[in-house]
Amino acid sequence: MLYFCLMELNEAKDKFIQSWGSLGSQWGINRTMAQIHALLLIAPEPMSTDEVMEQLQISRGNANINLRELMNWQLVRKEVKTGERMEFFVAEKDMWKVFRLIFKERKKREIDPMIEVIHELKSVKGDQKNKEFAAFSEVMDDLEGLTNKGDKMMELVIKSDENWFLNTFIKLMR
Amino acid sequence: MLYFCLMELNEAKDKFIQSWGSLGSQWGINRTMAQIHALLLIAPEPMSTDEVMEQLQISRGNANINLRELMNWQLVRKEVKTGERMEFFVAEKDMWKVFRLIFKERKKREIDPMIEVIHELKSVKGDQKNKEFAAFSEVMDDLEGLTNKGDKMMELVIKSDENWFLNTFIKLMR
DNA sequence: ATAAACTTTCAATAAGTTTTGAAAGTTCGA
DNA sequence: TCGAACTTTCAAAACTTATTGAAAGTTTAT
Repeated sequence: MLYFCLMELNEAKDKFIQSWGSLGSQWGINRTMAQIHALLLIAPEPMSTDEVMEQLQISRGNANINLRELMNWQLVRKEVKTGERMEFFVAEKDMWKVFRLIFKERKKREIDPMIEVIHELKSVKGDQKNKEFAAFSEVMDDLEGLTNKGDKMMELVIKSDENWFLNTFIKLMR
Repeated sequence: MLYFCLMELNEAKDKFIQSWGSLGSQWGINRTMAQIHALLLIAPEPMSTDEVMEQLQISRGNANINLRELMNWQLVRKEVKTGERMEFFVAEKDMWKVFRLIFKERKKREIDPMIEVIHELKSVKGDQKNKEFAAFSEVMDDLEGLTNKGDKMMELVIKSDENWFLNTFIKLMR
């Protein structure tokens, strides 16, 4: 029975890692990066590069690059064990914080460049009687309004603490 | 002077199409699909497949597949001109609606599968005294709570009308 | 100063995704 | 029913992105 339970758990862990990986790649995050993140999220102890390589069957280079990127995103940090020379890695476990960190990176990659482009294109001047120009500038105006508001909302989410944010929204939902 | 303005506008259009394309591909949407969408968004008149092919310098197959996908997303629809056999395409111009339609598709691809996986993995039973299991199930619990709330919020956005949604949020932001 | 232990880099390679275009399919008018 | 006008499909090719692994770099203990 113990054996059965361990199997179940290992299967479940594996399924979580694989799923997190493919979900990640569906939303533009490197599959391996998402898998390492999943692995560390459910690891009860800090893990070394070699353990990560071993568990996910990936090369040293790949492990290294993606661990570094996870540290850039602040989803993972190094931890030093006394008396050990090797470096160990731990994932941020507070899921609301994890969500906010991911959201922040995605905003940086997806929304910020859009705002910049729209801003630049809004400065193009032309004749409103020209059908082409009118259509173009209407789209730009609408987009600017929408992205500015979206941007403010996202900032709000990124900076908010969980309870304030969720409570406010739950109230809205009733 | 007219010439100068036309140049400016065409450059701007082109920049918009290229930018929309690379932004799209950064968030997991096929570059060509995003380019066609941009092209139709700023087109004052419905366009035929051949016009799209010509403007973006893409093949018939590529144009066809991506126009179909845009229609699946309900961002573009066919329009028939009387006396013309050829099909013409028009983009949805209401930007708030466009935003909601894209948001809906992204939720479908990014969040719904995650909810499903978490739900499945939460059913794995084990011994809370087992460190491995405890860590795993804590992550699952946290994720479930967060995704359920996120899911409700996203539904709310998808179904809301612009003014209600924006006004509510603007109030929050003050 | 040296060597062992460990980490980082990067050119080559593999894997995955998009695009092409010719061929097959469909629709419509006569 | 035929053929012209138009649309769709899909296997192969082009392009893009991720991964490998060996070599170079760094740190630490002695």
